[in-house]
Amino acid sequence: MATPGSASWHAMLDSAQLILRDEGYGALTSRRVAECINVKQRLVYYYFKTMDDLIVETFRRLSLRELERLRHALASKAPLRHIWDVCIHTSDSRMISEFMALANRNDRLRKEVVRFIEESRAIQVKALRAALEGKSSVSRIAPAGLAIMATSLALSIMREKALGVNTGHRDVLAAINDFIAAAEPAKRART
Amino acid sequence: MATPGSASWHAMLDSAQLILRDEGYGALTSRRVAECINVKQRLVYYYFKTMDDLIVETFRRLSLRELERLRHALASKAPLRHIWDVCIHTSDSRMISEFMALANRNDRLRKEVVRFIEESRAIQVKALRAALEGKSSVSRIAPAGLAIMATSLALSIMREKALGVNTGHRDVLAAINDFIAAAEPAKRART
DNA sequence: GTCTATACACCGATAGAC
DNA sequence: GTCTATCGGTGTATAGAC
Repeated sequence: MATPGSASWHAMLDSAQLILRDEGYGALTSRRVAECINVKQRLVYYYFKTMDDLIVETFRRLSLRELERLRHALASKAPLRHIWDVCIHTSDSRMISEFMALANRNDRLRKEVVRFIEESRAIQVKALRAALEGKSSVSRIAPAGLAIMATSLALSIMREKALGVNTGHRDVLAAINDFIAAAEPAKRART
Repeated sequence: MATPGSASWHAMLDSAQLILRDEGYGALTSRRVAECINVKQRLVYYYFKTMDDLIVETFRRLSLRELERLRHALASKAPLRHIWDVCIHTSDSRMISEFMALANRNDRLRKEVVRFIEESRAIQVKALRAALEGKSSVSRIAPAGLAIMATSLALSIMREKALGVNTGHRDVLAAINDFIAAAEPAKRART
C-alpha cells in the first residue's frame, strides 16, 4: 500500500501491541486500532491491506527490536548476565501469549515466530559456548539445551508472576544466578 | 442452568476443546459449538448461561482429568518417570496457548488456572522430594524449582515442536532423562 | 492522507412454542 | 430438552469524495 515507517504506521503498530496485551487478539480490530489513535477505521486499511498484515507487521517490528537488544547484550562485558536480563525483562508475557496463540493458526505469523526463535537461540548459544569454553565442570548440558532452558524458564516465570503464582520461583532464580556466576565470574549482580 | 454431566453437556465441552485447539478462542462461539454436535445455537444457552461459563467449565473438566493422571503417576512405582510422561504428553500445546491467553483477561478462568498450577506443582514436589531424599548429589536445586523447570520445559518443547523448531530439544531431553535415571534408578525407558 | 458511507456476515443473548 | 425467530451490536473490507 504505502508509507511503512511513517508516524501513523508506527502509531497503529503501537496501538496493536497495547490492545493485544490488555484486551487480547479478539479485541484487535481495525475499529479499535483507529479509535486508539483518533482516526477513522478506513485509514487502517490504507496502511495495511488486511488485519492479518497488521498483526504480522506488529510482531515483526517487535521481534527485530528484541533481537537488537540480544545482540547488544552479546557484545557486552558480561553476555550471559545481560542476555538473561533481556529474557526476563522482555515484552509483557500476556502479549507473548497472544502472539503464540495467533501463530498456531496464522502461517505467515508462524514463520516470523520461528525465525525469531531460531535467531535469538543462536545468539544465546553463541554466548553460552564462549562462556563455557574450557569449563566442563559448570554444566554437562550442551549450549543449545541451556538456551532453551533459559528462554523457557524466563517465560514461565513471567507468566506465572502475572497470574499470581510464585511457588518455586525463588529456587529457580537462585539456580540461574549460581549458573551465571560460575560460568561468567566477572562481577556480582542481583536477579 | 441444568444437567451438568449429561451427554449433551459433555459433547459441548468436547466441541469447545476441539474448536479452541484447531481454530482458537476467536472461533469459540455458541453457533460453532452447536454446529459441531448438530443442534441449534439456542441449546448451548440452555446448558451454559453465558459463553464465559462454557469456557471456564471446559478448562475445569480438562484440569481435573489432568490432575487425576498426575495423582495416578505419583502413586506408581516410578513416579518421576511417569509424571514426566504425563507432562510431556499433556493436552495439545495449541489449546493450552488459548487457555493461557484467555486466562489473562478472564478472572474466573484465571482462578481455575492458578488452582491447577498450584495443585499439579504440589504433586510434582511431593514426588521429587521423595525421590531425592538422601541423594544430595543429584541436584542442588530445591524440589519446587525442579518442578517449575519440568513443566516449563515440557510446555516449551511441545510448543516449539508444533511450530517446527527443534534446536536444543535433544540436549534438554537427554538431560532430563539423565536426571530421572539418577534420581530414580529403577528401570530404563525411552523419552 | 484522511474522510463518509455502506455491503454483508456473524456474534451473544433472549422470547416463547412444542 | 430442543426448536424457530429475532434483537442490537460489531466485525472485515471496499467504493469513492476531498
